[in-house]
Amino acid sequence: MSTDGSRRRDVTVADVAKAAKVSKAQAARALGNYGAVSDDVRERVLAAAEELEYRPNELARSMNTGKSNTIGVVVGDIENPHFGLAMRGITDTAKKSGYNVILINTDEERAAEVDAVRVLLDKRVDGLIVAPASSLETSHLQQVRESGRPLVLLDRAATGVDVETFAVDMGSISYESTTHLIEAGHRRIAFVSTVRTDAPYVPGMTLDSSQISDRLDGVHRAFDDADLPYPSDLIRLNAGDADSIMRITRDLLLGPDPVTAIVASDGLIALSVVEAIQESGLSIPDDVSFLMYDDFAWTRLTTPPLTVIAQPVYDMGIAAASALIRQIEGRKSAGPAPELVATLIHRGSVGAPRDADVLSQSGG
Amino acid sequence: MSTDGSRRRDVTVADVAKAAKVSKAQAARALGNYGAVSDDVRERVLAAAEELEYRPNELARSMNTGKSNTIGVVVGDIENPHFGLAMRGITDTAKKSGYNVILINTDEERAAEVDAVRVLLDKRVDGLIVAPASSLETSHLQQVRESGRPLVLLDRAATGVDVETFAVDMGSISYESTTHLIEAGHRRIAFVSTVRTDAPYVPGMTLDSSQISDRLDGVHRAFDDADLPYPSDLIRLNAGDADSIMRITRDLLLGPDPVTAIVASDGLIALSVVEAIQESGLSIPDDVSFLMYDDFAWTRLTTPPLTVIAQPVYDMGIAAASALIRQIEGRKSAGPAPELVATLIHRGSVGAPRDADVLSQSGG
DNA sequence: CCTAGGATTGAGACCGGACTCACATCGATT
DNA sequence: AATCGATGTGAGTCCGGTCTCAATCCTAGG
Repeated sequence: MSTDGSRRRDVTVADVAKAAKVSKAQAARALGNYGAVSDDVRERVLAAAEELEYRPNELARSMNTGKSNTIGVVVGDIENPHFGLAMRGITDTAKKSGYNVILINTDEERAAEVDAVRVLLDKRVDGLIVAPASSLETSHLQQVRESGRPLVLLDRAATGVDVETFAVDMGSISYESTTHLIEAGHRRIAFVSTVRTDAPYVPGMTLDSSQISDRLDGVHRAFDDADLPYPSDLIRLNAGDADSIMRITRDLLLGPDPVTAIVASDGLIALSVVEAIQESGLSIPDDVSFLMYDDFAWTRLTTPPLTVIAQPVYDMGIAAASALIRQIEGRKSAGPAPELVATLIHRGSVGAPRDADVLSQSGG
Repeated sequence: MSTDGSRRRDVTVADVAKAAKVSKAQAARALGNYGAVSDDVRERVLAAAEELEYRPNELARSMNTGKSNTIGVVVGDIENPHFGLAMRGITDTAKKSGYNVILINTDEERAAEVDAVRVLLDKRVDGLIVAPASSLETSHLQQVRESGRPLVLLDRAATGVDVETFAVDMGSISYESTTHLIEAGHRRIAFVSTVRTDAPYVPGMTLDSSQISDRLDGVHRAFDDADLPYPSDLIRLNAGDADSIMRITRDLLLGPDPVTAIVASDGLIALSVVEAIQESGLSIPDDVSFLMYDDFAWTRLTTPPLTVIAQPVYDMGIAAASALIRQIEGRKSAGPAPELVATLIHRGSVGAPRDADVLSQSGG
């Protein structure tokens, strides 16, 4: 019953000081736990603070310490469990060190990201973790660097931005998993990703996403090393919403020269691809093999369970947050960055292609 | 090359004023777009600001406007897509109105929640959205009210805290879905939830979670209305991690008097329950029927697809954020709160129980 | 030509803490 | 008893904006 609808004026150090009959400076020292304060004064001040339910104004504090104890996180889509999990890693780590997290979602729009970064800098966050929507257009990230505030990249690299980056080595895991498919007998292997491009895909083209670039490089190398032609016509980018992904999938499966394996670039794509496969009445892995990035729990529940590329997403979040906080606090790196390695987890969704001709055509 | 490792001092209005050869007050007016400023001055100030790359310090601004344009969100587990999606609703809505979001994860720990709320108030957020870990211990939420800052509850109610609450009516959807199971012939229906209790469950006991209370009430009512005994021994609370859930599931399935249907209280529980059912070599719905809360995309991919209770989680986030922002801006409620109704989506995981004796035993 | 009243303008207070500096106070030292 | 360094203490400045207030500048009406 101590409230009166209207927002009551906050209790300040000055109020506490008056109540404790000491100067504002002394009260501030006792409350802020700095400087020299006699036991007598400290007691009186703390008692008064308790009595008045004093709570420091962190805004004011940040203002002249220059520290907000807040870090900004910019991701494309928090709804995607990939980022949800990374976010857990970040918030868990931040909390341990006494930092809070401001989250901004960009919907993978570069404009929104530019805006997000500016807003966070304006709010004087102590540092930033960004999962850049584009690995190429990075001027806004360079501005962060120039502002002098620590920046760390998550999940994806950015060219021309020389900061610690926490992402798994997509090239090698992509090579490994593609090789796995090739060894199983697959030649027509499709790769479906939502990454946006202006022109249709051609091998070696520059992509907005370092992640996808690296993955495609891995695919290409795997085919090269197996002395097989790289089926670049099966790289399907610009897969947008669920409908578009299902359309692409049907196209891959039911065309004149159907694919025998599909790789989904993330969990969201995987959902629609698998749904389209099931709707087409095809079975995994008998009619088509399937492989996806990210090991979500539900991938164990389908029939068959899905072969996935597990990424240490939670650890990635932890590593990024730890590094950022280390930078903020001006500490040197204790050791080499933790290795973030993806693993191919064999479950039941990859098998031999139905059509064994493919094998004999290009020999071993 | 305009950077020098060390954090350069920020450009302030005073700097801009000097460059534009006007007073600080005039520069501030031109930049802040308030008060009266001649075109000449405005132009010079804006040019100088541009030149110096001036960026306002939002901290300082918040300090004397008393507005931080930031709302605090406290949830139990951002990793859970349920909250991930709600979070999207919140951030999308906040962004539209020019607000940012500080996210704190509590791991469903009340202590962490109390702390989170205090930290956010200290940071002078304009308002709070909380998904309370406990519906009973709510003193910290009452303190928010007393601080005069707007508060809105998400997903769960809290007793004794008179604020707008955005959650679906669990009682009726639970009644509806239980009735569905009963009509399909089920009598031994289990309910698995992670909600923590000190004592074993007995009908009518007070639970920490209003959500679960309401759901159990719904189950109870459904059995009562069907003139059947309420199998309260099958209400399994305190299901903790994945292992514990699987243990509970096996216990329900393989005991002397096995259940014929299991209801999973959320998506995380569902994953472990389904996994345990599959590992036990039982089939859904032939051996056991399955029903779960939350309609995640993957529930369509299992064999059979799962019957679920869809909750408008994204809309819930939107509604909560809209209401909070409305309160912050002191506007009256435009109309009644949007209805947040859950829907039972029939897919393939609910069928008739194998053992038809149950039906004849209790007639109908 | 003079003046009332609105538009402009600058000085300075203020938000709520942190921190500097000058001035006690006090026990220990010689 | 005089001196010195180590606390304690309070007045006041500063952080970077917003905002009040009084002074000044214009311009139209008389």
